[in-house]
Amino acid sequence: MHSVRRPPAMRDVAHLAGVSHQTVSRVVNDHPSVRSETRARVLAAMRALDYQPNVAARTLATNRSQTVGLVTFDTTLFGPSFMVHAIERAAREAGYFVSIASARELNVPSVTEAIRRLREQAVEGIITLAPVAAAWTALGRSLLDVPAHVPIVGMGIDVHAMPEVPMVAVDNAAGAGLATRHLIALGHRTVHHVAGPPEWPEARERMAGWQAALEAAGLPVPRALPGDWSARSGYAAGRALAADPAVTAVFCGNDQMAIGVLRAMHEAGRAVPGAVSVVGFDDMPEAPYLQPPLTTVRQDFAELGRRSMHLLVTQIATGVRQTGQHRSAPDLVVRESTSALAF
Amino acid sequence: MHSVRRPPAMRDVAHLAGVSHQTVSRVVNDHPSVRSETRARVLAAMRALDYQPNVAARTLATNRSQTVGLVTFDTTLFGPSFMVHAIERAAREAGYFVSIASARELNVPSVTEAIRRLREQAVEGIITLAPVAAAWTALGRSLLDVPAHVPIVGMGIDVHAMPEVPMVAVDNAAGAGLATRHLIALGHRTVHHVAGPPEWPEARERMAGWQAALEAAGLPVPRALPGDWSARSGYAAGRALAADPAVTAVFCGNDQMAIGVLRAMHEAGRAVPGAVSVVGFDDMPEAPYLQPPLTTVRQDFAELGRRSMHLLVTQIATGVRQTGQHRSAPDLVVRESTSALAF
DNA sequence: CTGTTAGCGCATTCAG
DNA sequence: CTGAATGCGCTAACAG
Repeated sequence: MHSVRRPPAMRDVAHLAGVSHQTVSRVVNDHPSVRSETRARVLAAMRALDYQPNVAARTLATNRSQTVGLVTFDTTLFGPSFMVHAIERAAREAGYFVSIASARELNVPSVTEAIRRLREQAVEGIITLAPVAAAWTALGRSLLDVPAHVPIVGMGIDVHAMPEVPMVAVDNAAGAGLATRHLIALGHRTVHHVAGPPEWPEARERMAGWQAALEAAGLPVPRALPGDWSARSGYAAGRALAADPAVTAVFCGNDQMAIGVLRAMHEAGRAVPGAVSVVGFDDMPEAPYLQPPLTTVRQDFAELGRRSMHLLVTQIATGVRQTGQHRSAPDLVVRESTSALAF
Repeated sequence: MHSVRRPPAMRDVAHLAGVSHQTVSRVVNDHPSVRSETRARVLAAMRALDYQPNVAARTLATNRSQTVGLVTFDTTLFGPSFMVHAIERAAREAGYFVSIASARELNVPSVTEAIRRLREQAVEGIITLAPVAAAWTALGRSLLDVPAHVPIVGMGIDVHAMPEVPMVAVDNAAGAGLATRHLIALGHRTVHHVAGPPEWPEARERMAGWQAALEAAGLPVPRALPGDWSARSGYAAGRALAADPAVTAVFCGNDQMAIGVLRAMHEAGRAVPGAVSVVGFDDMPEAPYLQPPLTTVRQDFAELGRRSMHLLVTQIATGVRQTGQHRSAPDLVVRESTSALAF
């Protein structure tokens, strides 16, 4: 009976190459001071043994985990799911692993728990997609407990609630302004709004941008209808809107809710864009193929993911906490769900 | 100048509680043989110091990382993004962290690289959402390199290519059969199909189920149109289908492609379901709000995520490699995009 | 340029 | 029921 098959360790490589395990370590870490002939021998031994470094041991010795944590809430939403993808890509390119912790619910204990899990894993930094102001309070508290500052980036967070945390997001207010002014320019006397949940800063910012654009144009500001980002909630709001003949233009907080509004209008016999114009937000890949193709505000999720990762890596490398907002400019994509007001 | 703030280690807790670090370890790991009074003292000390165990050290000592790896490809697709979420939930409940590694592309080197990254992290098991047969060959090779069998679960993999890997998936062929027979029962003389990429086993299984149902009914099997899961590709296929007046029923490989088909039909003036019936696959949350509300095959993604995690945990715990297919039964959800053939 | 010596924080023997 | 010793695999000083 021969020895148990155990993954080869550094010492095995060293033995085979006839050097000390330290030299192997140097080769692994690209330390300059290794004779190239020695290096070649070590590399050959590594290949021969199919050596794989043990991250746990390295983490223990260096106190660096090479891992960043991602706090998510609902990755089934179009935006967040796209971000997860973009962040993973960016992390890999920067040499980091990504570990996910999703918050069960949108409240303080859930987010605190998610952060605790991540910290327990000794992540070097945290990117969060958790959207709630209350959650940010929890995050803030958690951070205060941490001896060294944990590098962190918040995507779509409430900057007022957490000014000390750098944030990356699309300029929601500007995007909402784009959409609203587009509708106003088309001759609509006012624009109605189906909003996302008020707990989400994105939702509040879009609402604020919509309202500001209306006020700037001297137009009345109707009550916004509440939604939860889902097509279902958009449909419910759309039914209410469709019942009011005065409604001719609707700006939706996201594309999914716009889908619901489109459906409700269709059922009520109100043609889009003939009788009412509809604008969404996000520009999901399906938007051009809806009925009618949806005019919407595009945000570049991949770019946002890359920027937040870059910001995080910078903080990790320099050890200095960044702050401030990093906003990317949205574009209005005009398709067929909007048209001039017909008298 | 006082000492550097370093996270409290087990020894600090031990010191404060007046016990050995060993006793602290026992308390942390719920070892039974600790006097409850001692345990209380230790717990108090842990709380006082806000002690957090160091996973790296534990991993090093136990050779268990408490982490499962997730190989993904495109998490922006509805199905995969939902799975990621379900898997994370299930993993947390089972006491595991989840680390993501996405394959850059659908080929052997990319998947091998993703697996290498995961193994380097010493994950205790791997769940993969990577769909390609070729990728599975790579995975198979990687596995052969591993001294001990790495517990693994493939979601939606090609069972023929990798019979030794347990797989979890919806019964795609059955779902396609449901859809196709529904259309046949409605009087359609044949059913056309917009297929997903042939590299995806799901796509092939759905195509096979569609074909089998047609053949069983003694109906002609038209050439399937190629798609890539996107609404854009569905639209392209839909234009071709709309140009052929003989087409009265279309089964799409997923809902997103169905959206494109719906649009193409509308543009061509072919009413759905008046002139042509359309069925999707997945039942995405927006399906009920499309124009018209989409008849589709529902799969329970959350359930699939839970099952695969359960299977993985079982393998990790027992150390025995499972095999075989674990299929969940899909449901047909009939909405308004299908109707009886009108002569 | 290379080897030696110490830990990193924890769990796992084995003694008491 | 509790403590002391040992090592997990690696990096970081320090020597040579």
